[in-house]
Formats: sequence, structure tokens, C-alpha cells
Amino acid sequence: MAKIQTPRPIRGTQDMIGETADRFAHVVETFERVRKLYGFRRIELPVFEATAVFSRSLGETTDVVSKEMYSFEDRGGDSLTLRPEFTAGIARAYITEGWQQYAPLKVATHGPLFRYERPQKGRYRQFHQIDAEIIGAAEPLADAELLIFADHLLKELGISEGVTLTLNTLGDAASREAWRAALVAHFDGHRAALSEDSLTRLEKNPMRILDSKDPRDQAVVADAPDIDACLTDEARVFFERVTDGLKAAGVAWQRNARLVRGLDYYRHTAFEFITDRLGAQGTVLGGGRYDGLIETLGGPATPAVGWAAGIERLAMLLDEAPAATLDVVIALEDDTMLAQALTGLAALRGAGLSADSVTSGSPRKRFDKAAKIPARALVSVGSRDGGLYLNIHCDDVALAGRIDALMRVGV
RNA sequence: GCGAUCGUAGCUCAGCUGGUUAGAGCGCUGGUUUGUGGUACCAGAGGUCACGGGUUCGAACCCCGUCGGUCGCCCCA
Repeated sequence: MAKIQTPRPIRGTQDMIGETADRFAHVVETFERVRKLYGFRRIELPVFEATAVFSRSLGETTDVVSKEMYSFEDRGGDSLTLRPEFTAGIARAYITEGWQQYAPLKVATHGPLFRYERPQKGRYRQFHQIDAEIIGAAEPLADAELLIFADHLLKELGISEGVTLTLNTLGDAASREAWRAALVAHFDGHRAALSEDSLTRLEKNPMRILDSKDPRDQAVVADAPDIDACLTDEARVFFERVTDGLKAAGVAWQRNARLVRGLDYYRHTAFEFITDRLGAQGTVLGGGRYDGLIETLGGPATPAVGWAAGIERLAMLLDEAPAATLDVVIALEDDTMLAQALTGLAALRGAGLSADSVTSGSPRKRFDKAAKIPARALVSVGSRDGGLYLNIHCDDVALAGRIDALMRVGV
């Protein structure tokens, strides 16, 4: 048979094993645990949707829709898209599945997302996020609770050191429009000082100039108007309520008056937990209030707020890999005792002890091989005078006794 | 789409200003101690030096191109 060339993995996808996979699983497990503490219900969603779900919600940012999404036609000629984010799909489900009946609805999910981008540190084409949303709650307490949840999660993961919550308000629709107009006027008056990239941003997405990395833009950005002057009284009060909630819960934060969202449906609270430990990808967890989104998708006007965080990025920030230590590892040193070893293995696992065995290769080498597998106890199974002979190496005397009893079941 | 950088056993890497049959550790396979042993000792298998051209008496090493990885720019829902 002709040897074929093994297909390569797709650019930007990952195959995880060992420490990388353990870190990933630890993030997901911690998220699942903490999310229950806050009463967020687990939801499951399709990985692909009608392209309109995303193109409609993303709207004006044509680059994102046309160049960054994995879209394709299915056999029926419908345009489908691999989800590039969770929020639009959740909003669609909220409308089409009648989830209004549960409002206000606190939901959480996690899974793969897809964006057609050039991979770099902490950025992949198939990547994974955890996600939490509160839909149908207009009050600032919802924003605060989501932030308290996020802060708690980062602390549980042990990565809150070196990660700071940066917070801003985009105000209500009126405040946002006023600020946008003030920014355009400011930047338009300083065209000569701006970089080429920012000149095109001025046409397409002027608020983005605020987070330009080009040093030429820094001076112009520095004395750009803050939103504070543009805020309506209602918007100002809303933001105060959010920060009051954070204060009461003991969550530290920093104001970043330059933090923006490109999409029109964002209102009020916008936030990012950022770090300088991930190179150019500084955002660990981000979100905000998107009161306009569900209406954009043809649903009733519905207030909503949420956040998402990259699992890979969180996993990279974990100080040490979660231990993958077994309770017991067995070295079968005499093949005539195979059946007894298997019986013992089943008894150990039935009693809730994690266990694995080394039963292949040269019998005399199995002990050394087993000794290299991290475990609390190392058990060699051999024979003496035709009968079972056990040798248990374990610092924990009580555990050793338990293992000895379980390994002799049925003898 | 653009830029920088890298590509040598399954893995992590050596390999001098270009000079014989390309090296180590780990892993894998086999053997040794007639042993209750904590990662031992010996041996073996495993390499189109990413791929394709070029320069040269001679290229893993120099030049060009292609592909791939990494990091950054753009973008960031």
C-alpha cells in the first residue's frame, strides 16, 4: 500500500496533551464550580449558526464579517458560519427558544470559537472561551454581579496578581453619540499628527484610535475628550451604582476612560481584565452591557450584559500546572498474576482510588517504568510459591493498608 | 494582507570560519544483576539535516524560492 502524506493540522488549531491539557481542564473545572456559586445556569449551543446571526449583530464592522469569519455554504445553499463569539448565538436562542420566560436569565457556557486570523501568542483560529451573561436585567446590579463573579473566578484560579480590572462607561445611546461626535471632531482637528492607520480609523471606526499602538497617535489621544463630559445624568448614576456594587463586594478596579467598544449595541459598562504577561494579547477577560443587541436580531428590546474569557490565555497565566498524580500505580512483574492484578485494579477504582498499571514490555523493567509515573503509592505484583506477592511502597501507612486489602479481594 | 525570526532522530537540543561514515540527553526495543529494586549498566533501532533550486572540489552551514512554526503589525466581536 502506498504511503500517503499525512494531512497537516489546520493553521491555528491546537492538539493539547499533558500539562497544556491539564491547565485547560483546570480552567474549565474552576469556571464550572464558581459559576454554580453565583446561580448561573449552564446552557449548550450550536457551534454554527446562520451567517445572519453574526453579520447582523456585527453590522457595520465589515472587515470582521467579511474577512475574519469562517463562513461556508451547506448543501442546501444556506450560508452558515462557525461561531466567532458566544453572545450573538445566545441572543438568537433567547429569541427563538422563548427564553424570555426565564428573564432575568443568568447563563454560562464554554466551548470552541472560530476566527480566521493569523495565529500569535494567545490567539488561535480555533480557540476556547468561558462565557457568562445576564439577559433581561436592566439594573446596574447585574453588571456588578458579573464583575464580582469574574473577579472571584480569577482569584480562584490564582491569577489575580498582575491582572487588573479596567472599567469604563460608554453611557446610554445619547451619551455615546455625543462622545463619538466629540472624538471625531477632536481627531479631525489633528489629522496631520495622526498615523496613516488612524486616518483610516477616523473614517471607519474613529473610537478605535483611542487604543492605537502607534506612538505618533499617543499625544493626540492623550488630550482627547473623555466621555465624562458627555454623560447624561442617568448614565452617570448608572455607572456610580455599578462601582458602588464593586466597592461593597471589595472588588478592586481602575478607571480607563479610553476603553471603548466598536459596536453600536454596547451601552454603559465596558470592562477588561488586563495583564502584561501575555505579550501583545493583554486582555484576559472582557465584556460589557449590550442593551441594543437583541433588538438588532429582531427580538424585543432587551437589556443584557455579559463577559467572556479565553481559556488558553487563562491557562497560560496559571502559576503551576495542576497535579496529575494518581493514587496508585501497579507494576505487574509476573504475568501469571495478571488476572489478580486486574481484579485488584478494578477493586481500587471501585473504591474511588485513581489507579493505572504497567503490564507490557519486559517484566523486569516494569517496576522502573511504574516508578516514573507520579502516584501516591507504587505496588509491585509478583508471585511467591505460586501465590500472590505484593510489595507496596507508600508514605501514607493508612493508604497502604487500604490498598493491600483491596488488592487481595477474592484471593 | 504585511514584517521579523526560526526549521537537524518520536521529543528537547549540540554540530567551530563550508571539510571524512551527522551527535547527546530523554523516550522506545532488547539484554545484564537470580534480584523487593526509586529512575542503574550494556546494546540496538530510529535522520530525504522542512522542501526545491543555486554557488563550490566539497553545503546541515552560504544565496534564492516555496512550505511550516513562533512573535509582532492590521483587526479584535
